[in-house]
Amino acid sequence: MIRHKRLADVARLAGVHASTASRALNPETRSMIRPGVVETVLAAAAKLGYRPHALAASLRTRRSSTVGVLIPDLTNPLFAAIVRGIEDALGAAGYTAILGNSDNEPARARTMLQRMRERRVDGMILATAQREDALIAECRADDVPLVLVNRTVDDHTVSAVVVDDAVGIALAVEHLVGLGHRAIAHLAGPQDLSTGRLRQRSFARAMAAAGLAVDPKLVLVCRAMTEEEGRRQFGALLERGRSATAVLAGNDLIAMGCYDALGARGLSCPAAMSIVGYNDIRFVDRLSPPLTTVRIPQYDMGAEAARLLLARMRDAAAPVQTITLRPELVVRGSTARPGRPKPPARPRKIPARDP
Amino acid sequence: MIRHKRLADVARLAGVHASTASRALNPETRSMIRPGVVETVLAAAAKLGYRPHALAASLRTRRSSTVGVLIPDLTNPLFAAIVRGIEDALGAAGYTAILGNSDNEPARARTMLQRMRERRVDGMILATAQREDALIAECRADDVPLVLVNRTVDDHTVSAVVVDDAVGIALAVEHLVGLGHRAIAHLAGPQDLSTGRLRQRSFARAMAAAGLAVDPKLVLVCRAMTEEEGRRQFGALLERGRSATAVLAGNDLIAMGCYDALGARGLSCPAAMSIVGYNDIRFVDRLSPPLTTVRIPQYDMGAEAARLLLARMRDAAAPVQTITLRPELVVRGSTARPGRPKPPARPRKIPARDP
DNA sequence: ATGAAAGCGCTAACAG
DNA sequence: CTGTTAGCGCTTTCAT
Repeated sequence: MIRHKRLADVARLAGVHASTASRALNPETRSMIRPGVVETVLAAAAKLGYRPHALAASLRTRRSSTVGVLIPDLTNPLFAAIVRGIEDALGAAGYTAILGNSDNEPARARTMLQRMRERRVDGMILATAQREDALIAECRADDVPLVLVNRTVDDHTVSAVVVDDAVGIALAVEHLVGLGHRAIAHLAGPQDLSTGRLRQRSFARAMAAAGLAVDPKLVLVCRAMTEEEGRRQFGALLERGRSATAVLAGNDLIAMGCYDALGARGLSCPAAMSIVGYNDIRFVDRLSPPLTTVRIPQYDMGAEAARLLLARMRDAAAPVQTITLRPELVVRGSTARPGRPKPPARPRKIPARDP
Repeated sequence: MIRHKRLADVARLAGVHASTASRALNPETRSMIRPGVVETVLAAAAKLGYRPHALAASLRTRRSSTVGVLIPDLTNPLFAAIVRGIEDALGAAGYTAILGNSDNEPARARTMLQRMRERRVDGMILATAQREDALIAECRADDVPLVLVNRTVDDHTVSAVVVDDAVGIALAVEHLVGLGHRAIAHLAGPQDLSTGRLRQRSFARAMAAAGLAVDPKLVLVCRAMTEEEGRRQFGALLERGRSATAVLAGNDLIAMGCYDALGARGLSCPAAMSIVGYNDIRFVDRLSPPLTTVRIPQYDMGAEAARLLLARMRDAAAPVQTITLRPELVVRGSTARPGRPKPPARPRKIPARDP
């Protein structure tokens, strides 16, 4: 590794003291240096290709311009999109993200948080929140600037960017009811996650609002938001005798599992069963049939979370704030009237993901 | 943010000097401290919840235990998978990754590299390599430990982990030829990328090996490895009159664009046209029809790249090395005999992605 | 407006 | 084996 230039090198070339060079280089303090000297220093820095040593600066200023981002799994397109939003917004403000995949294992999450704190991150963004989360409690106790994204905690004591799942689920249920469905199943996500829980409660409310009874046998709780769990639970439901005509899945991956369970039994969607997902992750518009789902602003959620954190890091007194973004329903081919399936017109326009 | 404990605090509590505490805490130097003292120090550290200040340590040791990772775009499942491989392997060795999305813009890539170097990354992993890459030339000149992944450079002067595209493309062509295709189109990726270029050349070779002529009109070069470009180019090819019975796409996203172009013209795959992709990114097994594609070990490529870099960072004299991983063909529903389409059996097992 | 000097928290060279 | 000392490269008082 090549020998890096130091501030002292720039100062020497410019014929000034290191502290003067420092002030000239830093836009915040530049005003206290005579314009001519600033020019000289800038020229010297440019000539030497000087790059400040961020670690040394951080040690001195006690600010690393770095934030830790904890997510369950980067290969889940939902989190990939959220992370891009975070990184873009953070990057625009001169901050750098350090990523960690928890794989939904609290122990892993704790290890990664530990490591991030050793790197002295200025704040944290967590997409891993459980409704009651020991790790988050610790962060709060330690006064780490913190923002949650997508999922939140029960006691709303920490800033978060979430989606209005009550609205999202209501849109989905109304759509199904509008098509004529009355026996609607729900494959809920884990109940220790705010999303899993809130979507399930919203499902119950939306059904009630439509004047429909929720058959408890038609509400199954998945142990994870995965295709595998969707396949397993929906398979079990189908084995018990098909009494629903539609299913609202806790998220898109669970919905894909429903596709599988249906296919494995020679049933087809939407003829035998309508399926609605949640999130509108990339590529679900290309499933067979294209998935009707609730679209959430994934990238924007990440970007908003970053902005919220930036505000909090600048001002330690910034208030706790929950930003709730609106979802929208995207109707595609996986939903149809019950019993009387509409045959999919073959050469048909695939609805675009982005309008 | 809570006041962090320093090494001096631990030392005081343990009744030793800070440097002794340092040595006791560091496994590398622990042997030079009397076992009893080590115990005392460890206990003191545990009691105080001491966490070392990684930045201060880095400043002193001139090693940040951090590596920069530059990719085109995290929301492309190929790179998400590669990054997970990188982060897992790096994390296991106590290293942390700093991520940057270039969006295929050299200027952005340069900015992010700059920022990473200011953070004094110990090395870089690039998934953004162009065949001739100014940024990489700079890194080499500055002696930054460097490993490329997926794509490589023309002059093989830098370590890389890639896939044997000659084999991958040959498998794909042989598969199509075996089905009876003779007029095979190729939607090549950008020719300034090693993957785009090598796959195109391998296509020509494989066709020749099969005794088939490549019709130059059936080879189109996409300006990017995207659905949009695939749609555009394949659309143009179809407009010119359909003379091919199969198309080999430069990657899976381009293949998806082919699906779109076909669908928009009321044609269906594989009846009207067989399509083969490349990479086997997540979810292509769920397309309609499921995509026949060349599977590459995405996660492992990332992990291998990380290991290569770790070796190089430990030993500056480690040799330049190219690791070439073997791809395999995954036959699904998007390929069939030409002219005589096999009707897809409806309730059929969807081939799993992971065997 | 600029220079001198101190120090962020740690580790490594040098003593003893 | 352990303590002393110095210094990584920067920013920020404090002087002038």
